Amino acid sequence: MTDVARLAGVSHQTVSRVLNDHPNVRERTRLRVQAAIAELGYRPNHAARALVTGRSRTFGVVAQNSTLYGPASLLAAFEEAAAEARFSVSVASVSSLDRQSISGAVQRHRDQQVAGIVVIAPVTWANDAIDQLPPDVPLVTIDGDPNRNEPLVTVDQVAGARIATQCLLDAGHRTVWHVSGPDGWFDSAGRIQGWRDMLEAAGAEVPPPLSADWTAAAGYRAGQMLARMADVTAVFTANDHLALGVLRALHEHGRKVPDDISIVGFDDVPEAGFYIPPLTTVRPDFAGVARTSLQLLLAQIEEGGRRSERHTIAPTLVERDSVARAPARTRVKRRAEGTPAAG
Amino acid sequence: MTDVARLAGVSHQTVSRVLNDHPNVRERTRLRVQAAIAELGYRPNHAARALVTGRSRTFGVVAQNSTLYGPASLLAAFEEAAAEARFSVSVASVSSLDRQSISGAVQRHRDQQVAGIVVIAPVTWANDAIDQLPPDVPLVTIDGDPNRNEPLVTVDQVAGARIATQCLLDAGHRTVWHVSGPDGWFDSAGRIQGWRDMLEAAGAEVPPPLSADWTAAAGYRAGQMLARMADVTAVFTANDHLALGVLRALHEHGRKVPDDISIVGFDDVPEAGFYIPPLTTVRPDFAGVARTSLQLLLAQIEEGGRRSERHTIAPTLVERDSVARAPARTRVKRRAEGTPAAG
DNA sequence: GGCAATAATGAGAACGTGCGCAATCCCGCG
DNA sequence: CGCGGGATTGCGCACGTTCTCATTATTGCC
Repeated sequence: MTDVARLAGVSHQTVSRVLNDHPNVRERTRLRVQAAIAELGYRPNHAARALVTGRSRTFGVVAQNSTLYGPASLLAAFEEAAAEARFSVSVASVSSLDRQSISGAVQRHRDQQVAGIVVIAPVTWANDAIDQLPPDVPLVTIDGDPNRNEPLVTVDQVAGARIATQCLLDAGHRTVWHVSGPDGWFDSAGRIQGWRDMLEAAGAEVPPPLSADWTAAAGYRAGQMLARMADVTAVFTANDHLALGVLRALHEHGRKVPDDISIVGFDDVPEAGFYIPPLTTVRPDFAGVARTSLQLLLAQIEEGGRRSERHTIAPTLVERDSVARAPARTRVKRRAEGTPAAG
Repeated sequence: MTDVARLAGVSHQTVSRVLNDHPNVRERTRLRVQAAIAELGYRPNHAARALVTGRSRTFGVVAQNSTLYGPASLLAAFEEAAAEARFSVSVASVSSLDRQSISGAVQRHRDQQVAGIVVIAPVTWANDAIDQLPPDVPLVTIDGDPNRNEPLVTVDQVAGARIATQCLLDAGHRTVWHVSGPDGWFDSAGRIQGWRDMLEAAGAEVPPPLSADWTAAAGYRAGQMLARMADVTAVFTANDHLALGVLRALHEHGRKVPDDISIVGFDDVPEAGFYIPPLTTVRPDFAGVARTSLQLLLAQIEEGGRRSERHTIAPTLVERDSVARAPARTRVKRRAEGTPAAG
């Protein structure tokens, strides 16, 4: 920086001002400095900057080390949004989302003087870890507890489950079964709630949810049960991979999808359109979640305080071929929330 | 640090020595210092350290911003390996792998004083970008050009394609068709080469490869062609999602898998076992690639020079239900490389 | 017990930047 | 022409470490 200053015939302080877009720099001076910067190929030293300001231009992300589609997409989307705001992203993955792991990862990020932290914490047992986080660093929780009073951005699980369920009810199905995600995940809970709400609102019977995890294997096991139950005509699974497992189980049992049983998934993984049959599913807006999270972080940085806002991002339904009219013998007449049932 | 020094009754310099495991510190002193550190909850400032040493304890990863299974798994695996060595990982994703994007991302990482850079650059047009990279920072290329003289770690694409092809030939198929990845990807090229090698070694006809990208949609299109060609009995697809698309196309055309046509994929995505039918596929060792990359980086840091080593990590075949004996009318007797053909 | 060698410690200067404050410059107005 | 005030610029310090070099404590050996 000293070299640049010398070449431009100014002090290092003026160079610093040019770099930080300070208002009080004469246009002529600014140009001279910028020319010197370009000529010398000067690049500011982030470490020095972080040292003196106590804050770097980096966001830390804490996520469970998994290649689950949701978290991976979220991470990629957030990285993209951050890059646009000229922030970089540092990742600290944790093997499990318990208190110790999370606070350890957060601690590591604070040691790096990050400008803010994103915790992708979709499980209940991450709650008390987040409670204990020091309040002096901007923080956003993604897919965390929707009832907490912390800055939170989340896919609207409930709304997603509602539109999925409604789509099936609208097709004339008497009720909708549900293969749920693992216990303790807010995603699971929200999707169960939306599904149950919708069923109750429509006056439909609420069958017991089949509890699974997020894997196709669990979906397969659930599917083997569903296939044996003659009165099942519609299933909403908590994600697409579960749906894939269910599809295979039904296939093996000779139950046709969608002729005998209709299915709706959640996530819209890129391959969902090529399952057999192509899967109707709910598409969360990961990019929207990422953008909102970033803005919330930026706002906290600017204001210096933590913002207890909750943002839920609405997902959309992607209709493909895995939903059909209910078989005639089970069909019911229904109208759901203003949407007249077809046929 | 000064506080710690005062509390322990030593100079700040001694505290620094304790932190860096310098040999010349008396045991008694070390314990006193450590006690002081614990009592004060002191944590070293990474920015200051980076400033004076010119190097941080962070690795930078450059990857294309995608949720492709391969890159995402690689990233997760590398992050895990790095965390174990107490390094953190910073991600700079690029929208496309052209020269400008890559060198920009690398530049950003260098600005952050990273200890080393990992470039996940599976395409030919990334080559000259990597050529131009400054040699003063440890670098490893993952899935880059296998013919370049740079530190490189890669999944052994050729070997993977060979075992996939061999598996099909061993089942008695006269030849094996191939749905390839996009042009310009080393993954595609390596898989084509392994497939062709194996076919030629076995004296089988080499049909023209069907060129696609990595999506299920492209696989579906390829599958529609394959389904129409009566003499196709075995297909090796460049990844699992392509295989999924092919499976659906074949299903729609009434071609049974594996009875009429056998299929082998590549990647072993978690759901592959639940495709219809469960997919036989090649599983790359992402964790192995990540570990090797990390070691290569660490070695370069230690030695201070760049190491031009190439490491290829062997994948394994995961046999499931998508491969069957060739239909009798097309079957050939064959023995491939010492493996007696069954039946 | 004394001397040399070695181990252990300390003092002070960097590293490259931003901040507060003082100094200077420029402009317009009376 | 002089003066006030805002715009611009410069000076020196501080951030928290590690590095080099000098100094002091300890040990082994005769």
